[in-house]
Amino acid sequence: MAGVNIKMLASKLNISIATVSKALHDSHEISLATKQRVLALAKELNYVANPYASSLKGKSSKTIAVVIPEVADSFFALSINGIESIAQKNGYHVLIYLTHESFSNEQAILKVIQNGRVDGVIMSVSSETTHTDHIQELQQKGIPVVFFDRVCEGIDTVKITTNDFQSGFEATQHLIECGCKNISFFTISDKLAISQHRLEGHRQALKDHQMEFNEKDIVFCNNDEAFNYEAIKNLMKQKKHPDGVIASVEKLATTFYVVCKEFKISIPDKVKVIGFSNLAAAAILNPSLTTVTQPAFDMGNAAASGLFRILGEKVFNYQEESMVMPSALVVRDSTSSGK
Amino acid sequence: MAGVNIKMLASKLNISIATVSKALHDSHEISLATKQRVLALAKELNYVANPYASSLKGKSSKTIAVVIPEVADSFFALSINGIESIAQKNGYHVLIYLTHESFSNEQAILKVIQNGRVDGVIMSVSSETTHTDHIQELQQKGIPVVFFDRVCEGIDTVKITTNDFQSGFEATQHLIECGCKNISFFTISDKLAISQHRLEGHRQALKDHQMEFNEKDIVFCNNDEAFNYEAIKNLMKQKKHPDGVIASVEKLATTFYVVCKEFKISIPDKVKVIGFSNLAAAAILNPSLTTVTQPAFDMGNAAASGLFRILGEKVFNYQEESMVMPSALVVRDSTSSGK
DNA sequence: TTGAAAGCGCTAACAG
DNA sequence: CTGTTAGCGCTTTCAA
Repeated sequence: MAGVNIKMLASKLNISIATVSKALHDSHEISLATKQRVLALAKELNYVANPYASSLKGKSSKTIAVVIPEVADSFFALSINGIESIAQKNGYHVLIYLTHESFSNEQAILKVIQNGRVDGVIMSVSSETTHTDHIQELQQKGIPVVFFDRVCEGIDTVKITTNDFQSGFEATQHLIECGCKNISFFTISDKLAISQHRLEGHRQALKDHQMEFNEKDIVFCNNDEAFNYEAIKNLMKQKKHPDGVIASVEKLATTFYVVCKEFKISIPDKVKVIGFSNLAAAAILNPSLTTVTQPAFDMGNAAASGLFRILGEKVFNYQEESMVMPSALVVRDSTSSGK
Repeated sequence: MAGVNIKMLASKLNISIATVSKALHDSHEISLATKQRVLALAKELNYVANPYASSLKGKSSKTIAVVIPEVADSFFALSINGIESIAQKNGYHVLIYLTHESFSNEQAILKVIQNGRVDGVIMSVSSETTHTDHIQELQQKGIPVVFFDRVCEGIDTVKITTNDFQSGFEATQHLIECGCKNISFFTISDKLAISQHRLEGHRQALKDHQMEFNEKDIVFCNNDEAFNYEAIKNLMKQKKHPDGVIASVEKLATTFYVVCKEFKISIPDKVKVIGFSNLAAAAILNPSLTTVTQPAFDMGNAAASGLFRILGEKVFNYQEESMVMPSALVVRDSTSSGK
């Protein structure tokens, strides 16, 4: 039932297992006749090599790990598509691990993939991640780690990012040009480089337009839907609520819409909003949502390509592979001025 | 650098590798003192067992495969969350494979996970899957396969489904009650059991209301966005376009909205629409989308639970685990009558 | 309570 | 061209 192996092929053909192994790998030192006999039987018996036995010897698991905060998020889902397409092309298998934005989960995951389970790791860190010993430990064990989107700047490796500062800048500038005087910035972390950069872009735009930045205009959200809902509700129930909002994380835009709907606050009349989002449905929201859209698929693709290039080298060379892929501001009705 | 192993621990402690192995597994036949010494050194050196070596001996890979058509779809993304939470709880690792709705991809994937790579498989078949030899082959090799959502009815195993017939029925009935006379049904397959059941429910509802069913009212879509867009466009550009639409697949509702927006066909005035969807954004679409919402997370959870129960048995017993989890019709503005 | 040794399935060096 | 053999890291009898 389970397990037709090399030994079985060998005994059925009355040849040695070494010959079978070589035949299966199309070695030059095996006669054509033997190869054909082996291949024929292998096909007949539906032989598939036990990957873990090969891995034990060969040192390559043909497996990578993708460690991300969440999969029910269109950015990460699309990234996975990008990663998978490259992995597939290279004959690699993809293990998925979700941190759910928890640092201790992230630590536990990296720990458990340390010894041989994977050849490399592609990750986007959790919003709680501030120190990086767990990541460096992995690197020290010879397992390359590549970052995409949420990178750790202090770590020397390939980093695929998008132009977060610029995106935050443009989003804010766009709102200002639409007449917003009082802009709120929704974020999930003050630790994440990506969040910081978006916020810095935001502040720079304010500054360039001689507008004041106030710490109170930052709304910190987290992984708890109910908490976020309350926070946004508290913000919007004020008489003098903001007239512009930047949701620097996809799901926060959705929550914001829900709150506005509930309070009957009209978008874009009373408040304009821009979401950082890859939602296909952004265009058909009520009203359609102006977005900063990241090249999610391409970023996943680039991260995987970077990883495989590293895996192909004897000595890892990280520097050159890093890249910044531009996001696009797509203007829709949620920031339209007229009406 | 790479690879602190049992041998290393043993030599540093001047004991045998057998003792180390037993100590690490907290065997009763090892003294407390020795256990502590081993554990201490293991922790110090950050020892993690090579999973593939264990797997080679033990026969368990502690890994399952999830084989699905697509990940950038909120139903599947949420299902993965449900699967992952159970896998995590059982100390299992999750390999993700995407078929992209292609049968040959599906075959190739099942082939490559045949020999020891995984202990079990959770899958939702591609829209092209009509015969099932590849799946049965896996079962014959002793690898249990559990289905969720898109099941193969002919195969004896655990199947987690939702009440597709009922959902199709209720969706149609709701449209009829809203006054629709001419209802179009969007699907991606006439082979998939799930699609058939939804369609059968649709037909039954029509029949119950003495309405005629016409083959022309079925719109076949596929995995090609552009194709679907054209098909829906052709449908809606007719003078006498349908006044009701059931999108039996999530993404088709989005496409439908786009087409209506382009043609300035008002929803729900000129046409009402129901989507089979788990999109969080359904409530804030323009107009908000009436949906049939599946219990995606719970279905993934149930499928994984079923698989682990099977893995815990000596002799597999499929029958009892199958279950049908109800979907919910959530009425929103896209089918509102008044206005 | 500890250790020696066989072996999981495969690969690769070396011999024939 | 084919076969013998050692060994990857681990678990598990069986002996000591």
